[in-house]
Amino acid sequence: MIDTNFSKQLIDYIASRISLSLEESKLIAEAYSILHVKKKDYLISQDKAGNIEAFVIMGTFRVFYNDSKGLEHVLYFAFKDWWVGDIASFNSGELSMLNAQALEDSIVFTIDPIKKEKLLEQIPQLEKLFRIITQKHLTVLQKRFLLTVSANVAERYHELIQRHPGIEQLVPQHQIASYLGILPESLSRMKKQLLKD
Amino acid sequence: MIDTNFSKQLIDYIASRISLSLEESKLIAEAYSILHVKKKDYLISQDKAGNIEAFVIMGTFRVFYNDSKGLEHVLYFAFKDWWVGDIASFNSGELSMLNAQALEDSIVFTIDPIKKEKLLEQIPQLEKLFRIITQKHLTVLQKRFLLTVSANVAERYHELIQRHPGIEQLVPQHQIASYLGILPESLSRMKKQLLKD
DNA sequence: CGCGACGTTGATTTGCCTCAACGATTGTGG
DNA sequence: CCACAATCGTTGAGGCAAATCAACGTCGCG
Repeated sequence: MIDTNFSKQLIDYIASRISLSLEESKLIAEAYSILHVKKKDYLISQDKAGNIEAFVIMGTFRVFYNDSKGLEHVLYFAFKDWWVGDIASFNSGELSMLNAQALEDSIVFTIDPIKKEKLLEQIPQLEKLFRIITQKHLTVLQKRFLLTVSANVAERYHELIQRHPGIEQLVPQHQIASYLGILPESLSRMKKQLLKD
Repeated sequence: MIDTNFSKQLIDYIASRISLSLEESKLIAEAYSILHVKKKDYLISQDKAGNIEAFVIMGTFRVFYNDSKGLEHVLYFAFKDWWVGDIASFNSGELSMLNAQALEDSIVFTIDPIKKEKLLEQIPQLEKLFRIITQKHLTVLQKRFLLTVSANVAERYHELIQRHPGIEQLVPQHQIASYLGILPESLSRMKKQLLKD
């Protein structure tokens, strides 16, 4: 089912990056499926196959990894006009390493690997677009990694809230702690300490 | 200058992933330049513009970030048939965040952003190849990040030497410590402890 | 040969974890 | 709609892994 109002947002996103004919816009709108995800529901689940790639129309997701000790590690938060997916399993067909859970009622466009492959054959221009999008994702993750290994928790905390003003109103503090790589208790103590200065 | 013996290795790498005509192989060989990098010399330097992307024909590199406190953090080691570059600055024209230093006398093929752009226009098939290569790099970095935040140092150490047997003969121990995110003293102590068990 | 790079060991400090308890807020089923 | 449970954030005490600071032996290279 295609919702033309919502699909317009995805088409606009793509059309602002490459030029699209009307026919191509139609192919894109048909390849993607709209999906409503309720708060706390999962868009992607770890250790499951059959993964999808999603474009966020509305809402917020936390994308996280559940390690062998049962601890959760937030890889990133995804907002409007971001892509959500486990790049590894989407392209390999293997089980997902990641979970993506809605932090509020959300709407996304999803596509599976087969449909995406077909779409890329129909519109070769998309190869370039998705190459550039993937490069951007790699750039962002590289910066996140280097900041994680080189900066202390307070510096990483300030970088996050500066890059995403208002995130503390949207995301529970213990999930921000998980993004920063510390326990909720530690973040609580750190914020208390920051107030003293 | 094109060295046909060395360029064969790059062409073989590409031809094993997409089908190439003779004409296309020639275009690729002409777009890349061969470069000999002596041990300890830099292929890429932090805070410099004019970056390149390189394909390693022979040798080894360490790719690292120098933080504001002067500490070095190894992002990855690059071996034969790997790509080396700072994805962020190569595509944006900004200053490099990374250094790439040869750990032994090495040979690479390099390309600058302008020549790569032109090559991609001449051989649109390469768009798909580089999209897939970038996806692979993103997958590797995502796994590295998640392992770094979820596993302890001993586990990360074992993962590294299992994935790269013999790396300890090639890479000084303090650089392995840097890759693992600890100081050389800590790695020395950890290895001593491992021998006791 | 001599110096610098590398690795090791020791003593001490530090930042975050662990375990535990508790109040406030949110959400839910009867 | 209320009562109770679950979730969330805070605070405290104690522990631990790695950092820090320092000293020293070895090796390889210029």
